[in-house]
Amino acid sequence: VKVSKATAAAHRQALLAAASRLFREKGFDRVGIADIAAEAGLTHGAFYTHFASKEALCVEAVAAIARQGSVAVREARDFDAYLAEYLSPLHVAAPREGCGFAALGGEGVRQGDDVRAAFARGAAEIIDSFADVLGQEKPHGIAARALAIQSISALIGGLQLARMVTSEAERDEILTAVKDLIGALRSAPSTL
Amino acid sequence: VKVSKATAAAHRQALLAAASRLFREKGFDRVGIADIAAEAGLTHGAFYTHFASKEALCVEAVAAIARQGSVAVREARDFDAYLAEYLSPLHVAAPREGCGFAALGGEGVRQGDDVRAAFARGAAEIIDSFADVLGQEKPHGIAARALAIQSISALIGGLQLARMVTSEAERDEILTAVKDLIGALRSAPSTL
DNA sequence: TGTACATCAGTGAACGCGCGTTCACTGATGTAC
DNA sequence: TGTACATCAGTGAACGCGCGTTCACTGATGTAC
Repeated sequence: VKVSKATAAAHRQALLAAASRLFREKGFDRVGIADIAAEAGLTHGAFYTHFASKEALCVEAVAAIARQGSVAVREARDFDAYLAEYLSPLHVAAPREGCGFAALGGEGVRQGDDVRAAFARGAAEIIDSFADVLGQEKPHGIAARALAIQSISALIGGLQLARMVTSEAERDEILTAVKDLIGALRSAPSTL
Repeated sequence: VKVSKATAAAHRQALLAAASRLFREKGFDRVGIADIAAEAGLTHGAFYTHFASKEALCVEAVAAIARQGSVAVREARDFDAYLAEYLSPLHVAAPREGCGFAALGGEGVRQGDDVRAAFARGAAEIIDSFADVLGQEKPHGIAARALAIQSISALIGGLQLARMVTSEAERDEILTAVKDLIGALRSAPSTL
């Protein structure tokens, strides 16, 4: 059943989008080609007309997820709005649509070389994005990169920690503590 | 081939230790019962005389890994020594012996309910340990818990970020930035 | 514009492999006498 | 203390299942005339 080129291109995008969501939700290893194809409204056989292998799909999915993360910081109304969203209970509960580094970073570094490389590129990209945004809102000069790295570390670690605990009280305590940390970081003298 | 009770108990410990190492190195899903048994010097069949299932093993392994993390903070010479070790290139390169939260936290929250619960207990435990140590070295009062959460978040996120990048320069930049962050946190007025 | 045909996206059965788990069997342990 | 036997930790073959990948086939697309 051949379909038009436009439809085929849409299918490819649908597969990539489905993979990007499912991977964040369940991890690379717990998502099968059939799951991804089904979420995209196709059967597993069709997958291989769009991607050479699961590994190839993973590489593209990681790139897409990383880009999404960079766009989220760069296009946020302001950094506070971004922080509030990142450190929200909603984000804790919905990894499927959320930060890919927090959801997949741990296992990402154990994947094949190409996926590892995609994570490396993504990490460099998100650090640059943070540094740009932070350097712009208030000129921190050289410290902008350090500030970016510190913020990203706290955000990723904080989100993961918030996902580990079970009570809402613990979760909110963590989200607040990390929010406070980054707030203090930004307003502190650059000697910090 | 029955063995003495002492030997059997040692085998159980060896299985647990092997699992705890292999899980951190490769993740829960990429380590098979046969791998674990082999690393412990046994065959896969023997596994089931010690553990009811892989899931049961995971629960115990997570508990063991979390305990190891708490012990590491509590028994470090001092907090600076702990930080230096946690944020060392060695730790970046050797997840097998390192922090289980950084290595497995991301996928841990997607495991079965019992494993999730083990992670929740482990998270609470490590927060308590950090708060105790930090509250002791300098009385931060109520802020000790927030300080603990902030430190843990930055450490876990920073370690993961350092594992994602490929160049030593990037890695060292990240380790230094996170070290600086926590240093500043500890010396800052509690209003931070 | 209309028609014939080659192309190729999609389908679903099938293959091979790895993994968690089970089980009949082995033989050393440790207990009962 | 020595002996006979029940116990049970460990072995390795086997089972069932899921998953990545392949492939013969289908039928709509889009091109050549």
